[in-house]
Amino acid sequence: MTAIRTARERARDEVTRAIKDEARRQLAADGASKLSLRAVARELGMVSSALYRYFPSRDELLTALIVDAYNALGDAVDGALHAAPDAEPLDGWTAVCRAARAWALAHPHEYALIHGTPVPGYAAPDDTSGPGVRLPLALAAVATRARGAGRLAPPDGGPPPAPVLADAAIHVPEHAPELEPETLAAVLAAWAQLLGLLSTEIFGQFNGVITARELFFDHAVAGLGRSVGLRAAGEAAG
Amino acid sequence: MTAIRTARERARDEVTRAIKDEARRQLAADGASKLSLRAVARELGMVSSALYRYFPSRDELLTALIVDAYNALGDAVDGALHAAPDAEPLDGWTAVCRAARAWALAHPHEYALIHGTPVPGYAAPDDTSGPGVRLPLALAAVATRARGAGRLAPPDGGPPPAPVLADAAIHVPEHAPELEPETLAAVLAAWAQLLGLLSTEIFGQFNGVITARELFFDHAVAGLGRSVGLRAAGEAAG
DNA sequence: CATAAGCAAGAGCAGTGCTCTCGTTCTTGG
DNA sequence: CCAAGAACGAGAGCACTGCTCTTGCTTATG
Repeated sequence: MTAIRTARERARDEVTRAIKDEARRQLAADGASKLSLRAVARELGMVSSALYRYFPSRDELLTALIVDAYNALGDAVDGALHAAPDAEPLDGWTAVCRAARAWALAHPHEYALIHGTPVPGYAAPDDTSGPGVRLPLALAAVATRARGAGRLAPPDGGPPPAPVLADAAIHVPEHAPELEPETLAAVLAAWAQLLGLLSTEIFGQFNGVITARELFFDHAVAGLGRSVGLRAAGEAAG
Repeated sequence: MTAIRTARERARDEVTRAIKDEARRQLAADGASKLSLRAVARELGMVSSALYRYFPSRDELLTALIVDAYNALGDAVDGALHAAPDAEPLDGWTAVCRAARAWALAHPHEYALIHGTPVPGYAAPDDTSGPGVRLPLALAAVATRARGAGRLAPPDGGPPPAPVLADAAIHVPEHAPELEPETLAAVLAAWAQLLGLLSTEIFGQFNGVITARELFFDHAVAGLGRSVGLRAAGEAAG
């Protein structure tokens, strides 16, 4: 891996990036279903077959965009997480959730790409590494902080069934060594439910039902935070 | 509207139904993105242009399938709702949620059609009538029953902000006249969060993370029921 | 019975993803 | 330094898509 790369290598990276940028533009404009390799190539002044030197198929291009979208969302929530390291647990939780919502609202088609109907070609990597876990990890980080501050109660509803606890326990050492498995399980449930709040709004299912969406979201998200065990200032922690 | 319909009318209905059936078959097999008018026509032994006598576009066909899918899901949850009219509130809640999950797992592509990335052509009718509300209505019905049995507490987390309360109050008279607006608001939040649990599982985001999915679901759904105010036998309702 | 409406079929258009071939350009080992 | 080989862009072409238009035929209705 030489630091000095050949002109060809640099050109390749540049073209690859240009293709992804243009593809992301079309994605943001018209959605994944309308993304066309030929249109991307046309816009870049090249012929469609040339594009196959960089991405072996349309689905591979979409996969690249999926990874980028996961990372963009991950950056957004990590930013919120680190913006106020000493926030109240519930405030930090809300901040992370709000950051996710803001990103999703600003990039609905990219959100749909990662949390909507899966694209046929993209098989989610069956492990818990990679950019797909950055949002749940950010949520877990809020719980970890709360625990450090003595403000984390056992999750609502008591401990989950043993197999669920075991599922969660597997990921504790690597991802949340300071959390109890039951808390991580609660975080995962809250994560899925948060995605429900986001998808329902982004995909338009609240149309004609909920108009005060921001307040609705904040209220629901606060409930999720409490279900995980986050406690406000006055409340006991266990 | 004569009861005796012409042969042409009957033939039209029959062909329309055959088209939808074949389209649903292809949908279930390969997903919405792979559904092709030409393939449907081919399978039915007609030429593709003939199909346009019945559906003005591919998106209109998909819209018809969307309505059918909403109704199939609605039938599933209504069935669970009426199967045990005198169940414990939390048991009824779980039964409805389980019915939704079972239907979604059995018909993932149809679930994706109604709760995944929206298809560009289908603008969700901006009102609260229609088959799209049958699931949230079934959830509200469980709360109504619980209230009748004196087993409904105020929702967790206190009343939502006033604008959210107002949104909910608008729909109380028509859809849930016996519920407090704050309870309906909590039901709507629980509905969105339930969709999150379903979508996350159906769309494969639990791969490699949660293996005990049924138990995980039941545990999370019980939490949702409690957040709405449903109380188990021993618990006070106020 | 004649007129009009409904219908299936076929050709055709513009667009798509993708493959293959053919020169050209750049990189690199001898 | 130069020749072999890899990477590359262009173009033609294939099979497919949604959709339109025209042409005849069948059915319903005045």
